Amino acid sequence: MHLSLILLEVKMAENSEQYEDSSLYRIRHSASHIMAQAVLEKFPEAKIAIGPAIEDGFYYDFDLPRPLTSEDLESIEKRMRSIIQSKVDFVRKEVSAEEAKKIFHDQPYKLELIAGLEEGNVDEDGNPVDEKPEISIYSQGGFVDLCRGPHVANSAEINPQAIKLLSVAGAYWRGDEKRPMLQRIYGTAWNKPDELKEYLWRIEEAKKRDHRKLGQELDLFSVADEIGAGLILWHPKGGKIRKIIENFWSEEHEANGYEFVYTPHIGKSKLWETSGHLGYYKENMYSPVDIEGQQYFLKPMNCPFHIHIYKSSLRSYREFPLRYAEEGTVYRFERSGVLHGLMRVRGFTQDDAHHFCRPDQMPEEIDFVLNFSLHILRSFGFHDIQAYLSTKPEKSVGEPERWLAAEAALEESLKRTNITYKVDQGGGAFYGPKIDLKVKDALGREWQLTTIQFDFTLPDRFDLTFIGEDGQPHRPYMIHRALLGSMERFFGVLIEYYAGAFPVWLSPIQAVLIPIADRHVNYAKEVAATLRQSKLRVMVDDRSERMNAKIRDAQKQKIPYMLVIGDKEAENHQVALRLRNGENLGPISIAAFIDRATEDIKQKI
RNA sequence: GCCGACGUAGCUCAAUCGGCAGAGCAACCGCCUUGUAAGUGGUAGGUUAUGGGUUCGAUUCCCAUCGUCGGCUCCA
Repeated sequence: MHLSLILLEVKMAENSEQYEDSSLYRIRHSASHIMAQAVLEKFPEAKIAIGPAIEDGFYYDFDLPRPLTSEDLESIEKRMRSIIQSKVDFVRKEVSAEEAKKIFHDQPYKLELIAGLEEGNVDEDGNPVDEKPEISIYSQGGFVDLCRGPHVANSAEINPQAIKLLSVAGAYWRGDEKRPMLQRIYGTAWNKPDELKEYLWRIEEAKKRDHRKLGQELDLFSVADEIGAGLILWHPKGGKIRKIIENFWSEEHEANGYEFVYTPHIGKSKLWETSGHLGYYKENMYSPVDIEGQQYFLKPMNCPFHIHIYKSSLRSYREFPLRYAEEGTVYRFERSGVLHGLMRVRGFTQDDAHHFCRPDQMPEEIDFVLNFSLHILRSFGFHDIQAYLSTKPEKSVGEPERWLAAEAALEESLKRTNITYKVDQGGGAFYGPKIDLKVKDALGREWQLTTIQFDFTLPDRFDLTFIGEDGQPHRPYMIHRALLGSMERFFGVLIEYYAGAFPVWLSPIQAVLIPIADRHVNYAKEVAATLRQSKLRVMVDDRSERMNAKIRDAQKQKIPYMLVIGDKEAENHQVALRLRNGENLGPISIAAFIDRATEDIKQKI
């Protein structure tokens, strides 16, 4: 709920209205129809569902007599090319509901869509619409589909060498897990073969950056079957990075008016009843443990504990704003199929904070937390940051005017902060609107990190008060915020963002000393000791290996500095500096290297 | 949880039709003493995820469980 587990967002930002008008959209949508034609030729008994263009491609859902194999995909793709090359026309025709039902009499999913169109509340993709739409069909090469379009006029507009089928996956009809599971074929289509190639390269590049792969290669973390799914083991190198992040985090928080609190991992059932978790969040909580006849629950969130710290004494407006921060470890039940490396886990540590203040202080407090968040994110090298303002959802608590005021406060703060933002209408939590911050990486992928959320319910539920200037009790305002999100997820994002080549200040090993021959090892150890005195994290590769092998290994470990040491360096009290980008900077004095490294660390590059 | 694919040495992967479980890298022990991305020889490493079943015989076929991957759903 409040600091809800943050999503892995890999969607590229786009303007969907422009996209739907583009020729690329028509190409993809038409490719989807051609795919459906090919599938129906192969499986005449297939039932077709829906097949829209999506970002970077298209899909189509089918109800098929048997599971598809990769060989099927190849043959379907081949057939698609030949259909495209036969230059079929796409013909649009408006039909009555009666006619449509006749055409699709043996296609139950289409009939359901037609019924929806007739009632006028959903379109042919099953999305809700206001107006009663016209029913149109598109046909090409003997294949007819219920479709709003638009499409290409002729398949000649599609380059057969710029399409590719990617994968087959299960998908529920209408996205409803109670309805039949269909087979979805994903494909991609582009204007030119080069663009397809570029897209496939991007997929490959993303695979190389996969934090699960790098986590193993760089020995950062693991999960063990014997321990349990979604439970992370931080190895020494990953732990080192986490420690550096936490130290930085603590210093920055301390310098910005936060106070640190520590709270237990379990709490009585009554606490979770009061907070509303047992009412609203139970399916994400683990079974209780019985302690002397009392039920205790593992915490899925930290807020009730922070609130009790607030309640531990009478609060005055003079204390405000109160900022409680904690790296709080929480446990949430996640269904087995959704677990994903560090991004979606069952136990994780949130860099959580709760702010309490007077209503009139709220605008300033939001400004503060926004600016603070941006400052921290930028410190980690994230500069392409996009904000999302999520407003009142249909199901919500709190008076509408409070919502409007809170939304306005958030929006004004975004404007004052001068950050570009998008509005996610109805995307807020049920208890209050929120601002999310997402960062974009080199591949154009967006990752959600920070979430800043208003809360209308907990201060009421726990009956929080403060004594105002008037000597009367008042209800404080409260915001939840997770800045990095969770340590696990943040680490995963860091790994993918930097492809494992962390900035020097975060690198678990900053420099490796590479003695060329055994006779240089002693000097290398002396240099290492000197560097350690300057707080640099270094190791000596004293294996009886060739220099080339040591360099190769250091490269693969993405260590920022390689310091090669041979006769010349030992003689001149130098090191030969090589960077992980392959640049060989030649011999420099130890002092010069320390200067360079400490400056890089200071600049956080 | 659902659909599909998958699980063999620390890692990456072989193993014909059901017939002695193998390689490279890493590790360990040597030799080489190296100048900017892999020097070389040897040794060791396995209850083939787990538990059942079929079979003279199972890494291989079947069932269940656990886990991983791609999606869906979920992430009030």
